[in-house]
Amino acid sequence: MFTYIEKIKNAGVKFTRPRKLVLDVLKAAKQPVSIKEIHKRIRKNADLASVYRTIHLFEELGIVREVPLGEGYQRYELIEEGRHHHYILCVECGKLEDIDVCLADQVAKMTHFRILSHSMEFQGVCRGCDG
Amino acid sequence: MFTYIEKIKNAGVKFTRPRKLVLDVLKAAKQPVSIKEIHKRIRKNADLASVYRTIHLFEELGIVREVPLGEGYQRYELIEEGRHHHYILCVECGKLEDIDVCLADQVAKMTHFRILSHSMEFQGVCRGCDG
DNA sequence: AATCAATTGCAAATGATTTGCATTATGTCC
DNA sequence: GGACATAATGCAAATCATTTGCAATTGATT
Repeated sequence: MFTYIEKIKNAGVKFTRPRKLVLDVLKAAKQPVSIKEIHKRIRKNADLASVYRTIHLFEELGIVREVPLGEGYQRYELIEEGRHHHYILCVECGKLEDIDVCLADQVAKMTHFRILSHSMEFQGVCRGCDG
Repeated sequence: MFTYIEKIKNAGVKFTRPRKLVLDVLKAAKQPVSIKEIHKRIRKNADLASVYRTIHLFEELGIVREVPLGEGYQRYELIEEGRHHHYILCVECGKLEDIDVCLADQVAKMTHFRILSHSMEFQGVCRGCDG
């Protein structure tokens, strides 16, 4: 469809240095990342406030989704075409595993809501840590 | 099984005034409530810090569960025997509707995790607000 | 290269939640 | 029922994530 950069430019906003840096970190990340992690990886090249502002912009543009894992802060990941999934977090070792099922369509039918967003995350102990 | 009060006393902790007040508010609530709401309802009879401490105790005792609805703060509700459900929040009017489906068992089988907790909440626009 | 609004960096503000500590109140024992 | 020991409270200050105001900067356009 459109690349992330195209989506940014089509939205009529500038493709600035901080925005490029945040996008690069998101692309390189293999897991949803926190604001703090993003900021750490781009050090002095972008302010923490700009990371927050950029992530919120990306959310509005449909580039990024929030992944709440009950850690006291949010994580974010790029939205990939045709790849909708959720996570389970091992509270012992921090491992994140993908879950490829989702109830969103079913819930939309049941409730007659127009669903804007949803979270569906699990916390537990993985087989390796559970002894 | 056990009443909430029995669970508290069996845990070897005191059943204090703030704890009774918080429990009463939770029992009276028809929806998951925020810490701020709980505190507002018991006014000068318990400190905000005690409400936080009490809710965390109740979580540990399995009396209360956290309901994250993406509002920037948490809500909490009493855990009722045999009544496990989730919510969809209308972002227009604030209406909360119950959802009586859950993927926890299926996810446990798929991932071989021992699931400790999970959240599965939806945000959208209800039929009434969607025009 | 000049222009100008959008965006940034910085520092201060906000809001939820947590914590230290002196004081108070609960459950227990007599 | 009263005294005791300790858990729990209230209060105020600290912490942590996130937001915001504003002057200075920069990207896109000409």
